[in-house]
Amino acid sequence: MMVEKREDEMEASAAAIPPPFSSQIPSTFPLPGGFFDADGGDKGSVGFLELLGLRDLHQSPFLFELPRPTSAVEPPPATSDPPRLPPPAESSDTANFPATPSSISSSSTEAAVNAIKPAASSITNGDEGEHAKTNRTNKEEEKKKKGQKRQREPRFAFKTRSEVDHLEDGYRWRKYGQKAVKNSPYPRSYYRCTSAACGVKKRVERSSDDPAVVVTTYEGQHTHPSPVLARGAHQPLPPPPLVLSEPRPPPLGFGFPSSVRSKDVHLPLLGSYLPPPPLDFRPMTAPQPLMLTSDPTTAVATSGDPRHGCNRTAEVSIRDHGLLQDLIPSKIRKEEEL
DNA sequence: CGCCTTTGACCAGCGC
DNA sequence: GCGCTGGTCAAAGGCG
Repeated sequence: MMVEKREDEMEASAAAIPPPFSSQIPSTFPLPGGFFDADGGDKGSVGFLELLGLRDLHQSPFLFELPRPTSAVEPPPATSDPPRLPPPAESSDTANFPATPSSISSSSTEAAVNAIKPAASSITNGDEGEHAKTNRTNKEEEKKKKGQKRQREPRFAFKTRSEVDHLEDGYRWRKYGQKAVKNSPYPRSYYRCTSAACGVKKRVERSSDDPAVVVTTYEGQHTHPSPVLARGAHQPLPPPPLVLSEPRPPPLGFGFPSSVRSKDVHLPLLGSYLPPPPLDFRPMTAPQPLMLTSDPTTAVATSGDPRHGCNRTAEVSIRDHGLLQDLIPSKIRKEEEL
């Protein structure tokens, strides 16, 4: 319910564009009422990875440092959006957020800090093996201890246009549940990172509005390297984008284990707010992150209405810039192209 | 055999 | 307090 509401909100905000994370998030992702019109018609062979911009990422790293067009491009809808932004407990966290899209997730920073701890503690308690068995008990205890409603990990919704529900992102996931959701003919699937110590979860559901759109919501932060990476299965990467040389790793990597960040040239910056780097080059059905927005607790990368996309241009765009294309508001891109 | 998905049941949070 | 809904558990079964 609440979640639904929230997601409605976030989708709404996605549609309304100006992301709710007004003040503290310098809107590295301005989304000035524009769609990432990388949506194309004929991109069935475009991999998630590619879409996420593995290509030519280095060409425009600066794009991630888009000058906070915050005020200029996207007036914060502060009035319409409840001030749900967590009080910057992020003095450090947010500060750590480089002027990159990772800022987007900074809105969830507080939640991250607070929420991840319990999970981690339960793990570090040592009874990892029994964890599953005593899970409920532990949960109850934790709740009792907390004396408050359970805290959710920061979430990051990611809309992609894809025929497949479960997008490869370089990590291994185990499905642990599926639920029919209200107001949607499509079930929601729940996945958990298979890594024992990693509590990252993700939900995958199809948009009821547009069945072609898959909404993937990541929750939590990977505490381990991508299994794919670890295996060194793929080293297909272009020279690390300039940004990578930044000594300062994204603090709150959604899906990015800190240990991997430096290696993850793939999505150096995206990694901090996007799903883990899709390292598996399995041909996807053209998942397309098209638009970003966010909620205090949920940053959202959504795909815009396909009708807004310019198919041909999109194809070219993907070729030219990769994911950046998707992440950078078309408006800005146009300016660049001019 | 290990890992994964499926699926029904259970639980907690929230609104009324 | 009750009912609804989302989220999770865990047994069972499938697959490589």
